[in-house]
Amino acid sequence: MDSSSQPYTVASYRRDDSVGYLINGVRALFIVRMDARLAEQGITASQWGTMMSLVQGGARTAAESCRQLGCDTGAMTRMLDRLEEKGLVRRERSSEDRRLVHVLPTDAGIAMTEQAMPAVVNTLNELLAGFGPEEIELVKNFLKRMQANLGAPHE
Amino acid sequence: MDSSSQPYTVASYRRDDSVGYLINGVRALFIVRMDARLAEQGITASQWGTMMSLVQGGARTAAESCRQLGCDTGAMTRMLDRLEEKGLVRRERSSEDRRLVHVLPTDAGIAMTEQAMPAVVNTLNELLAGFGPEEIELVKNFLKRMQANLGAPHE
DNA sequence: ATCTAATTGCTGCTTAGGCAGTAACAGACC
DNA sequence: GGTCTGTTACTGCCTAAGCAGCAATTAGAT
Repeated sequence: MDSSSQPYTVASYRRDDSVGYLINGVRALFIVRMDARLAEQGITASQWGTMMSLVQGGARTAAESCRQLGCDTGAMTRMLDRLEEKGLVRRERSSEDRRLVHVLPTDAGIAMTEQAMPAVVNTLNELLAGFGPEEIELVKNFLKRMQANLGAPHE
Repeated sequence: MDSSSQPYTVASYRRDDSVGYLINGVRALFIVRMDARLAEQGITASQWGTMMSLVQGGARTAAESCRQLGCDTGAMTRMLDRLEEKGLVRRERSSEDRRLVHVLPTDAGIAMTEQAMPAVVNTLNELLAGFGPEEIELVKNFLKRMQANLGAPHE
């Protein structure tokens, strides 16, 4: 409650010193680099993320992918439209629960995610060039704590 | 070059262990929280960022804001359209160099950025709850190193 | 059995960014 | 002067995410 005990104050705020500004900047550069590397596979970083929710994340429906990625169901509908049009994904109405649409990666989709792995791994290694193993663990720890801080929707 | 000395490898990659995935997630949550807090002022986090490039960043033209924010000039044109329509910004064709459009925050724009400061500062403090001063410095150091790693367009 | 509440996927509407192409303009250079 | 190059702002066209509203469907309460 006491603002003087908080890291940031209205009086002392400088944009270039803001962790939010820095995170936003790093994320933007990272996406640009990912997109450039993934262009060879004909997909974007966002599309690859959705494919990963199916292949590694174990999502079987659109809603499950949404929950994993923290995105809107409307956005997911359109994302699946694009992936389906590229032949990377197949939709199949569930017979048990007819509200559900099962989303299945096609053979081409699975092959693509495998081929795209080096692009992703190389971008991550580029991001963390010069970081020691213990520093990387610290980075992950920090980011997970931030995620937890923002996780629960307040009041 | 030796992939075994790199933090990430194709064989060992797990999405939930990826720093890229974590950064993306934290950034998404942060933007959601910022947008929610800034809604009271009638603006979005992205719009506030653009205003800050003018007020604190010292940008005097659209192109300068672009360079600061690392965004496209096309995106900036449309962003300024929205800010202008809200009366937060004023455009003025330069008389010295007629290619330029000077972008000036209006009185309302300046007042709004001031009033929005607590929302921004509170979101940052929420993000960094539980972080000590030395940890925050470490976070900034890490993020700046990542930014430098991705900064120069490779090859 | 019926009414209600929740879930799911979808569709407009808006904000937002990237890319390519264009017109106007400035500066350098011959 | 004229040409060439780079910059600036702007415009379509694309991907992308959020929100609200919708219909279909399911599950729970009474």
